[in-house]
Amino acid sequence: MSARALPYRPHNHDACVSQALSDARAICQQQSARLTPTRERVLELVWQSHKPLGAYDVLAKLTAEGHNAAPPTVYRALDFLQQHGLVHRIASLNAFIGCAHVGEHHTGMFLICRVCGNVLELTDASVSTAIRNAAGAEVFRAEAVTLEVAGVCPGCQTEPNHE
Amino acid sequence: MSARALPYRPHNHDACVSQALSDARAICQQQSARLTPTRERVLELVWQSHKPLGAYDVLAKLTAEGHNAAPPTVYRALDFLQQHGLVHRIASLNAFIGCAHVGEHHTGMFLICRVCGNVLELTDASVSTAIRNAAGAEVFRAEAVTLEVAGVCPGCQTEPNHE
DNA sequence: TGTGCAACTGTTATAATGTTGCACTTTTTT
DNA sequence: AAAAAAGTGCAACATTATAACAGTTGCACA
Ligand SMILES: [Zn+2]
Ligand SMILES: [Zn+2]
Ligand SMILES: [Zn+2]
Ligand SMILES: [Zn+2]
Repeated sequence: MSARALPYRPHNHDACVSQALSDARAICQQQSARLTPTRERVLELVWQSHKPLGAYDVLAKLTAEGHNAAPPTVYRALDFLQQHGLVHRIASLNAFIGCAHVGEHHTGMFLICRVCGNVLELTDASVSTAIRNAAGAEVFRAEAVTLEVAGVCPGCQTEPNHE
Repeated sequence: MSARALPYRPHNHDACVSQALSDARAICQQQSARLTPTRERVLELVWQSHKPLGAYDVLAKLTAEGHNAAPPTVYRALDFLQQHGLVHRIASLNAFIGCAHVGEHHTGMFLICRVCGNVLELTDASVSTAIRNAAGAEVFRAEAVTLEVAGVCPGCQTEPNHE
């Protein structure tokens, strides 16, 4: 898995998308999971940018392109994608974003820019270790970590209205 | 601020509640904020246990005791309490819980037991530091951290149906 | 090649969570 | 006392998510 583009830096985002789709096909093949057309399309829509997309935003895009979709269509696809580690749900935003580390066993940490809306997913061993230790000190068996940091990204610290 | 009881250990929970209320009165006085009867009652309801309470659960309790409340009543009270650091919102549960560290400047870390539903709020310097460093390495200006760990508490690791 | 099962999809309805806007009351300030 | 600010009640509405059930498709296997 090669280095990823930074969300808030100009980059060839089509490369992000096609990489994500090809990763997804590989993962699903390997897990004998069916990446059906609807699921693949939802994944592609979620990857349209590095900004999290709400389930109803996905729904609107599907509807706009003639797909006869209802909320369960979208939520089911998103559930599937989450279960196979292809997208993450950002709890503080009720929105979904493509996973930038598919395949790697990871605990995502999300840096959410409140100005431009872009989200960077990180993996940081010292953060994971510290969390694991803190939970362990309370004899708590940790299973899932939600770690979301809201703030301002490098681009927006200098250019206030970065899009 | 004295040591807190562990949520999942039997304890005199009335002490938790009265401590929370007296802390809240002190904080509000100090900040010239008005802890009105509705706000105080909502805080007390949220503190009824160490399990997070949904806004509509609070609403139902208010209604049950004859208070003529609507959703905005509850959300406004909860907003006020959050702004003054008296309750936290648990994003992964859409629910609210009393803050166990009022007054201390802290970044809460929540250990959420998926069996009994109790939540323990921790503060851990090495976790905060690791998160701050990881964000700093990306030149990201962190403003708010959401850190919620789902898993199984010590009590529920041995007694499966702990209530 | 069919045939049965499991997974997937479409559709309708509904639940759960959260917000807006406005009129009115209470408290604080001047 | 008058004006301003903060708080409350209320109705309507917006957003997010799920339940239930019928129909369809893909796939293993006789
Ligand atoms: Zn990109
Ligand atoms: Zn930004
Ligand atoms: Zn207690
Ligand atoms: Zn427990």
